[in-house]
Amino acid sequence: PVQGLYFIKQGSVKVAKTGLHGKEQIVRFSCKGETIGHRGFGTAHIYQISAVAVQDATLCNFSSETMHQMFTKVPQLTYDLMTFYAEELNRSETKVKKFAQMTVREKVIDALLYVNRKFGRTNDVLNLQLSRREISDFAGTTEEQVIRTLSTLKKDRLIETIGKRIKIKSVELLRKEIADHNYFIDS
Amino acid sequence: PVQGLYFIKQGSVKVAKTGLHGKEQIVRFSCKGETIGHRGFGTAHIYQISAVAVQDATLCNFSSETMHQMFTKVPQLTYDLMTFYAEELNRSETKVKKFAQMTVREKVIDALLYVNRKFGRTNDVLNLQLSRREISDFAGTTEEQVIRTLSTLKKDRLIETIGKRIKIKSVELLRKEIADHNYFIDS
DNA sequence: TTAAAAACCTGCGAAAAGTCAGTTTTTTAA
DNA sequence: TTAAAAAACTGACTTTTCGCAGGTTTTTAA
Repeated sequence: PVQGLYFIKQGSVKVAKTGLHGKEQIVRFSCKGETIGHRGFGTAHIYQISAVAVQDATLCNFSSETMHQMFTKVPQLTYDLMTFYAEELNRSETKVKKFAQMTVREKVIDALLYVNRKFGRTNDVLNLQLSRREISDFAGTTEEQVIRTLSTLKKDRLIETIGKRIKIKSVELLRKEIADHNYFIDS
Repeated sequence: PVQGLYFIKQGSVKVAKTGLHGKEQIVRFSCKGETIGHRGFGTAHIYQISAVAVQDATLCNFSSETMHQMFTKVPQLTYDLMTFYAEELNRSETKVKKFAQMTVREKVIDALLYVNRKFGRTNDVLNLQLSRREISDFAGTTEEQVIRTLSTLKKDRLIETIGKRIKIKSVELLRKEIADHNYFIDS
């Protein structure tokens, strides 16, 4: 059930919908300064989603009551949250299109670029280390496919892997492969 | 570019993201009483989406300026729109999960049930007639697969087709096939 | 009414993605 | 330090989905 809103003070989490056979779909990652647990505002119903830290995290909880008080006192907050949802919605609908039309390779590349945008990298190594399983849960494919795709991306000299760490050799070349899918950048 | 908000006074439209090779992804259908064209509120940027009537429609346009005036005068409007987006977002993220995990058959069934929920049926015939192509654009597959799936659904005595019209013989049996995917109903 | 266009359907082969079983490597914790 | 567990990897095989080519039916508009 909706338990108000969580503000991420420190760290980051993966937000996922649990599906069939324990297979989960990661719908996004949320970082420091962002909020989670707010999808069901206004409607008191239960909804199916979970969040797990991927980097040690500290969160602040605001109950639904507190939020409602703040909405009446600070109208700007309501507006900002509205625009935030509108943008998230656009992003999510873009993802629906991608899942329907992209190949596994494209989806994995898209996932890597997402992590790069969201978490950045140091010395070209992605700052967030995900397991192959987590990448597959996010990209919408299987663990084995992710492993194979990363392997061919290595052969194509687009990335390098040092254990779990992924080094991106050329963001531009990766982007080029999926260019048609977000000509208008709203991913 | 964002052109304010459109209110659907009469009729209904399909909202789609155009992708590669002219292949479009229908992200939802909007009916009388609902709004479209509002995904990019607050951010002035261009975004990629289009809407086409599927039933003769009349729309009212409210410019961004008008909307902003209304937001300050009627705070409740902002709140209602916020909750609307939050729910749409939940729906969209559920759809992402479905696209990642469902088979073609399940996706087609899910599409039929969506149309049933949204447009209803008379004498068990769906009130909205879509082309096979449109069903595929919504379900996230190809026209041929939709045709084949409808054909097997006919054999399984779950539906009947009279030309373009689709008659659903048992909503319950169809629901049962995709039950695991929305045990918590948020589709 | 009728020709043209659009939509619908079918079979077949190809490609992509997924599954399974087993091995190797890395990480974890006693 | 080292045994156990987890994660990463690989190859062979199966299944699903796709795409093409060609046909039929239905719809549209002159």
